Amino acid sequence: MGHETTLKDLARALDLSISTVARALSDHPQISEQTKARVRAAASVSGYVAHSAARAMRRGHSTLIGLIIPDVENEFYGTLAKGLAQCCDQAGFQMLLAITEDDPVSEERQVRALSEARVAGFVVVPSPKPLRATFGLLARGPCVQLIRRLDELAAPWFGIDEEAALREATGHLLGQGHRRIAYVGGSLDLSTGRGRLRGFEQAFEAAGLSVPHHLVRLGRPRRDFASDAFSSLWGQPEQPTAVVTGGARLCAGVLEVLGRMGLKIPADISVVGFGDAPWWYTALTTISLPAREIAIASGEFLLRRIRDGRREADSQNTPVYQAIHRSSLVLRASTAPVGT
Amino acid sequence: MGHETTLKDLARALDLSISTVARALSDHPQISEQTKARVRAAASVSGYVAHSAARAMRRGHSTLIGLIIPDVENEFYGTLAKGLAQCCDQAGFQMLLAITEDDPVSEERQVRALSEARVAGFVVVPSPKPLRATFGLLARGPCVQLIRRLDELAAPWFGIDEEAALREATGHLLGQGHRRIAYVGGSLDLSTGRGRLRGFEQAFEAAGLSVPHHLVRLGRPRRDFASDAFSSLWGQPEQPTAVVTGGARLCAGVLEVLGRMGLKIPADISVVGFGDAPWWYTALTTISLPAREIAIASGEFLLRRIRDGRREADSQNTPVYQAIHRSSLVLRASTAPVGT
DNA sequence: ATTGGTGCCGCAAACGTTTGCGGGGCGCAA
DNA sequence: TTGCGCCCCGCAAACGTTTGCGGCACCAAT
Repeated sequence: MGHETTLKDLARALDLSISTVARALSDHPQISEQTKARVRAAASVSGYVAHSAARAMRRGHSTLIGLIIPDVENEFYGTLAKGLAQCCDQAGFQMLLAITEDDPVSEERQVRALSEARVAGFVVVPSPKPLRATFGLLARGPCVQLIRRLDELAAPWFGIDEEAALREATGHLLGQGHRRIAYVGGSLDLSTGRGRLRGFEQAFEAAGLSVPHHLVRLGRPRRDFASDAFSSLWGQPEQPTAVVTGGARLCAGVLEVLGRMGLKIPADISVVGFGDAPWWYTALTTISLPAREIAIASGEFLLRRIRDGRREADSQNTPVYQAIHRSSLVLRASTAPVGT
Repeated sequence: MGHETTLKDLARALDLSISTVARALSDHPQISEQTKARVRAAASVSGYVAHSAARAMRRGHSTLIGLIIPDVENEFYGTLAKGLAQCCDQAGFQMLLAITEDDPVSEERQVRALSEARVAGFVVVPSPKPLRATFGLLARGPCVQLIRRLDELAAPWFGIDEEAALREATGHLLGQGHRRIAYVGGSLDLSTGRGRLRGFEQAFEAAGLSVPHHLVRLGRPRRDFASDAFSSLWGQPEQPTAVVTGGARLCAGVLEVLGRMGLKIPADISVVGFGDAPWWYTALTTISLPAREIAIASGEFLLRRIRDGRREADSQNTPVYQAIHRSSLVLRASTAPVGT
């Protein structure tokens, strides 16, 4: 007791060499079946558990993947984390999770910790403005960025066609005759916020209409911002007949204030939501995001690149890869033709 | 390039010994300030990053914590994971995340992987029936179990007073004059399911009423089960006037089918929800769970125990600790006196 | 001039694996 | 008896740290 069984212990007990025990446990062909059986039995009864750090040190690479996300309470990132975790598990990797809360300092600290753990690769949803050092750290291993795209980060990107997503949502409302359409979205310091606003605008442009910029509110993707933003929109002389949301928490904030104000959906106002929280108001027309698909695709991509990187030398001169996934607009009862 | 900088490299470049470089970087008192400055400068320009696996190997312990949960898409576990991650980060630990989906085989495999990584401790929300081997693995390090309590697992438990939670919710409805109160809850193979049902029963007993067992439906904690269960309850001759839910996903399922059936809350039926998904129907009376508090409390407990364990020998003969957190019933508009 | 003390640093072992290389033992043919 | 080949297995180095111990140089006190 008080001592973890090692190969040395097994070797001594079986009167074999350490190397033979090691090879037996890894099913090496040059070890007799009889010996393998003896070793396996001894390992089992002694409760031997391999020491992956020692193995990683000797082999020169670990089986760790670092996932860096802003928040895991958020349903969307939760789905991302789950998909990645399952990819990792399936491939024999383990997942180190870092939550940044979009704080660049915390981000740098945790990315450094992951680097020290010598992760085999990074999956990162970067903060809006990472510290300079963070980029250097992330460049130490294969890396993919998800959802948000940073030009400074020369890493493959897996994300959503944000423009199309909002173009479709807004177009749907325009098709129902809405003109005074409000947009409550995220600020422009993220690629997602920029893309979504652009999509909102494109829908009007495509219809030959001018964009109602006075009905646009951009800010931090928090519930309270969205509540306040919608309140101010509703207080305007020309009240919107519909509202499009550009983020899950923003959508929650809008729905909350709608409830507080006693407005009926869609009688008083049509609403297009964002994301797929499983307990959304089940009648909500929403922009559905392929979170799991992105997780799987990026995870498999990264794992493949890790395996390739082990064999060939760095073929990092390949053009930066990007995979654009499509969202889909789920039509339900929260949107209706204007004036009905 | 193509080579990670090590202490040896730094030592060679600075014409110092490896030990001096190591001590300089860890701010050892017996190294001159001048040398420290030189070393730090060289480390910085060369992009030196310590190798935590090597350190862990030499020191005999890692800075890894293993978190084992059924699912991270679930809001509640997401909050748990976030709280733990922040605890870890703050204490200089990293968090390895394993998702079991309540599959004992997957659970065993991943717990084994965490053991191989020599995590300094485990935080586990165990599956209903873990494999025998899993217990042995978990016993290799300090371990705390969350929410669900397994008697076979001799580990401190941090959870919720489930009985009180449902007693309070049910009592609230009884106080409003409801008698035909339905309960849609989880099956009895988990301590949570057992406690919640017991609490439901206790409320009736305390009121001197008989428990309406014909209005109780227990099953897997999934949305579709809850939807089906409530449908069948509603089809009974004596329709319930209120329903209590015993799980977040079950609550979502009930709300969903209520919406589909066009029932008005609370006019047609009163509803008590479970959990605090931030986008709950904002008028929902619900059992609010202290997820973050549990995460913080258990995380700090585990980290303290890890630090203690480093110094003293195993004082594992202490009685099994348990911390019971209290939920709170948040009264909103989804419950109303019967017949109003 | 010999001690004693102090400040700074190097040597080397150890942590638990993996793996290239080499070698002993045995069977079989010449 | 020698030569050859094959099957198993052991030796030892290496991965990158940390740390106990010892040593050198210098200064002050005896």
